[in-house]
Amino acid sequence: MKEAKQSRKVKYTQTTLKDSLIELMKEKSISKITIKELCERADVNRTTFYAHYADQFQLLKSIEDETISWVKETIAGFSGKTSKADFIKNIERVFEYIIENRNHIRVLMSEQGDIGFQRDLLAVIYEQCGMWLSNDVNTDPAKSVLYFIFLVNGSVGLIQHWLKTGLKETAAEMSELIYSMSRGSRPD
Amino acid sequence: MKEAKQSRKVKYTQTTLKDSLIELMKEKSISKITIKELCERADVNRTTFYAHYADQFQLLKSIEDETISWVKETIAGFSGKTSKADFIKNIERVFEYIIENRNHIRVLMSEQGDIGFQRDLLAVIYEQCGMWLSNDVNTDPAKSVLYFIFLVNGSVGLIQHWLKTGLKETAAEMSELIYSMSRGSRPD
DNA sequence: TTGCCAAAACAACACCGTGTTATTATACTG
DNA sequence: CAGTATAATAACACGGTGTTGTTTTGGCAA
Repeated sequence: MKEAKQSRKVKYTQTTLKDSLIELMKEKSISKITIKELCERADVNRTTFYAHYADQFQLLKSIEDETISWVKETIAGFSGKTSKADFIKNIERVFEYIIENRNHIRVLMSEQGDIGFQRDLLAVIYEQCGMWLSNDVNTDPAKSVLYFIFLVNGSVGLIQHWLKTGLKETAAEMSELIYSMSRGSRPD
Repeated sequence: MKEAKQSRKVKYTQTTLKDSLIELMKEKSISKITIKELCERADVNRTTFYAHYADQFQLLKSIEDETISWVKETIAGFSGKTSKADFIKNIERVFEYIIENRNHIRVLMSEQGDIGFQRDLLAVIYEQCGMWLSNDVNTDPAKSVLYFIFLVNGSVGLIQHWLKTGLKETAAEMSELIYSMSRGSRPD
């Protein structure tokens, strides 16, 4: 009841700026988006933009942070079991979220998006789903880190390809696919 | 003897611009590099830059193209056998090239680099090394494509991590590592 | 309803990088 | 050494940037 006050105008401004940035990122890379055209698209005064953000990258960062938080909350209730069925089910649910009404995630995960964010997002998901590290205590820990990097980056590439080719596979198929590849590349 | 004439000045200009771009890319992303600072660094007039390239991206593209050609030539004589020993030997040689005096490849493959180029480069290497597609004729071709995407993106991530953490592993270790991960994620 | 006040809009500003043109100077080639 | 291609120089309009001072608007609370 303190920081929430006077929020209607502010919230609308920030939301419309975020929406406009996502729309523009469908057309061009963020570096080529100007503050001027972003504000015209959002019908927000340029001065108002600078009152909230330093540049378009900071605006994107705020969208990314919100998304990470949202995904964390969403999958927090998921089972952490490492059985095949559990893992596939969990990943499938994440993919379903990506498919449906969350329009902006498709942009964030696309090739126009920020690879740093994409890695972080996948890492969060896989950690929660119990993909982190091998179960084999004999495995070299350093090698487990490398395995995880391989898995995360491979997954990002797969998801980008999936989005780019029009979501031809179902969420279940994608989940199964990543499971088989991730199990295959495990060092244990 | 036709297009090579009058080349001394031209070659120097282009080379110094390329070198300067690589240097600047160690400090910031290419989108934030201005033509002005690039030319100041290279001690080349800005007008001269525009006589050769439209923008910094085109200059980078020319470096990337040269690098792809160079790698293709370099690995052309490598064995295309798919035995473990052959594959590891070939990849190891590529990694050795990356390590040694080819300063600019480290930048091109870094997180500052162009992910499109990085994927292309890895794809070229893996195709030449016989990593393309599964040997199992029963494997779904579509799945083989996805496997390849996973492998290429995973490898890019690994190499970036390797470069970022100061090349602690040897070329042989990296080669062995990628081999084990790639075999593991194969769908056959 | 009304008044207050935070936030948005508006206008104006100097600044800087861009891309282009016309001209002059320089260095390579034959 | 002469001719010519290439680089340097200077100047230009243009457009986006980030900031400031002022005015208007919209939402909250008395």
